[in-house]
Amino acid sequence: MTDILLVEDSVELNTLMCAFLKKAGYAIKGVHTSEEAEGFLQKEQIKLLILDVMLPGMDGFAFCSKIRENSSVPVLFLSAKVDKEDKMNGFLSGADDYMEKPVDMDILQAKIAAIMKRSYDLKQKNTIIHSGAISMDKENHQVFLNNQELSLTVKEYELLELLTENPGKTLHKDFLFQKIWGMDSFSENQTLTVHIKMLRNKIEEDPKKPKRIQTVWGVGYKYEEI
Amino acid sequence: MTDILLVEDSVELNTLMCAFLKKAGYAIKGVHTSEEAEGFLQKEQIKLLILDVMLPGMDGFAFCSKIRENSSVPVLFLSAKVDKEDKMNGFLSGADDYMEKPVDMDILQAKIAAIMKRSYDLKQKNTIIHSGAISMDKENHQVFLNNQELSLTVKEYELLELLTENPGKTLHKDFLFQKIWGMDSFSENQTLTVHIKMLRNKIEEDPKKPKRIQTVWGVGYKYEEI
DNA sequence: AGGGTTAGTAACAAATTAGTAACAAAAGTC
DNA sequence: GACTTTTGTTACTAATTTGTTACTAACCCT
Repeated sequence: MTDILLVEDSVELNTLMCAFLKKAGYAIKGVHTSEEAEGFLQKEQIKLLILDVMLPGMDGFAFCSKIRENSSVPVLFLSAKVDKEDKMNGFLSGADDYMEKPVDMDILQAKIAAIMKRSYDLKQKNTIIHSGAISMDKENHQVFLNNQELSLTVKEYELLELLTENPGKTLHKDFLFQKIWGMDSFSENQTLTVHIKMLRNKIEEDPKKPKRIQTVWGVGYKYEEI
Repeated sequence: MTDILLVEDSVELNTLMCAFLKKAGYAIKGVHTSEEAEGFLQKEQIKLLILDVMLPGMDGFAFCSKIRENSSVPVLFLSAKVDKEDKMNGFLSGADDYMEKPVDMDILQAKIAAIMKRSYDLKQKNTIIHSGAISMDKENHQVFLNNQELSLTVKEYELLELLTENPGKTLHKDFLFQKIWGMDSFSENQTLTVHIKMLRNKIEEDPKKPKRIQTVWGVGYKYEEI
């Protein structure tokens, strides 16, 4: 499940933009050529394509035109060239928006949000969590492990939600218990453990040696993005 | 029938743009203030609003925000100011795109075409839904299963419509209930279940083992395209 | 290494939630 | 207004989840 595919040949800029947009909550994949992008698109669906105009090999315009033959995915162009011909080319080859370099990250984020909004209508920003091989779509109450949907019970879902929202953080047993069951409840002790076990059975490759949900002795549990 | 409403206080520019866009085939109305525009919108529907940022009286941002309270009409901003703050304001008040002055008419036309395309082109298809073996023709209120017409009651139809419009998504019982019956209604509890059962009897090969309408325990139902 | 503590496991019981069928009420039709 | 169809209600049954327990395994410290 990938939201955005970025095609930008400058390694530095590519890394930078990926990092920024990942922080903004998007699942983003960065590649350096049109050819790479093409390969990726054959395997995975995306929601937005960000395309540099000047690329080695097939340039952005040509690639966009090609894409448009059998896809209506939104495209946002990036270009250092500012003359009018360029802008026209962008729109004519099927773009949805256009941005001049140097890229201002805040404006980029606003543009992405605008495109996502009008293309998909949903405000999917914080309703989808991507954490390693696991994705959670809160709006639709779906969970994916390696793009395969999982069926979780409500308690398992709540537990996983708390864990994936805080990857790498150790969450105290008391904290988890209080969040899911409420502060009362005498029993607590074992019931959390039991639910952790059931969750592990569903999301761990080898439930005997849990990698994603790790136990922190005497404290609680920690989720690792794998 | 008006396609575009242009709000621009400069009389010269207003006249010029209207002339150009009229020639390009759009039915356009030019006004000079937000107040005038507001009056116009109460009488007529439009497809696109082009809004100058700097206007006497209510400025473009404020007007756009106001419009957004009860309309989702696409908005394209024009502004002489080019600083970042301005751009952000435009997007945040609900804009669909943004152009800097001086306006290049060719680019403007391309942008308008792009907005029109993504705002209207796609949505018109939605009167017919194809989802797996089921097709729904909303216009004629017909439902087909494997090209064979089904006869559904109103409630069954509404239920199926919500489900097929969101294939793969889990829809909460509360959501379904609220959409079909309205938020009041005390009873709710079982009546949705009962209607689901009746729908299943009509669209499932084996109603005992539903494939299309799957129940998501503790949450609601999900439609799978089969 | 061994005692004490904490976590994991499996089997079971209880609670919750969904499905069913039969019937009553309401709405639509002639 | 009587008949038919749809819709809502209820009591009951079935299925699934959740909580509890007793037991085992792993860990930590001296």
